Amino acid sequence: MLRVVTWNVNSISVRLERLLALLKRWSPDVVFLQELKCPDEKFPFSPIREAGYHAAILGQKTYNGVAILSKKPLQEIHTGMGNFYSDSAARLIRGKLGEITFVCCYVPNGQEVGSEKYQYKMNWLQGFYELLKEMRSQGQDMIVAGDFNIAPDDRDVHDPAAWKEKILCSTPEREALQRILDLGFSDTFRKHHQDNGLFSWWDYRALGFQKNQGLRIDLILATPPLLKACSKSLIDRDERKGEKPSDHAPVISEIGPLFS
DNA sequence: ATGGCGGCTCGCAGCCGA
Repeated sequence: MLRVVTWNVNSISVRLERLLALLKRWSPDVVFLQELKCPDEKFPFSPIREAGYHAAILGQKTYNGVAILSKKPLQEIHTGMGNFYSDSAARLIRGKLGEITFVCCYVPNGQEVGSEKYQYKMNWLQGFYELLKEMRSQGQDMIVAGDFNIAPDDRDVHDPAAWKEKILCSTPEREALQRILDLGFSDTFRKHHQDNGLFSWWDYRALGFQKNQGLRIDLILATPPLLKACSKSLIDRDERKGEKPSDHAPVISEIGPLFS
């Protein structure tokens, strides 16, 4: 069985103790992290290695930053999108374990529909689509996980009327996500849960978590054989509680047994 | 209708996040 976790930590240095506790609690095989907010030279390799994990990272000072932690060392590690999009922000890292490719993404936020940052988000998503299309054309089995900064549909939004055509919920963003899904990816969480009101992010402000005013924007996508083998998916809501939580909760999916 | 919190910085105010 393969257990994978995606989590936007919102600063790995602030969240290190929580991360180490999460590694113990779930003993995941692969962990996708976003918003490290940490340059490579300050990444906490030692405590993570002591916890039993290798780390492939793409760091950046202050903003962004992604990593894939794994019990077995990742092979064929690549960062960014190559020729498909030239991004100065640290938002994408991938690698392989055996025949499975693992892609960790931190999609741009977009700030406001129609803004320059929104255009950047849409361009970024186009490049991401082209990259995944190329990888799919090679027949690779993949897990693509991370902070997509898109709520797939209105079930993933606490107040769909208030968010209608707003950032993270606009039709062009949702269509861009759908084009990616149409390459042959499925949302592993939705295989097991159909209800609304199940979120992975809650605003720090205005008691967002306490009132369950959130969004589901953190996704674990899988190609068909891995989706078929996905036996469980959940959001670790408890991780959003207590002192100094990230504003995102981890999402966990279990795949397997794979080759039985 | 607004801002609210939290993390960051050549910091003490302003940015970005979602």
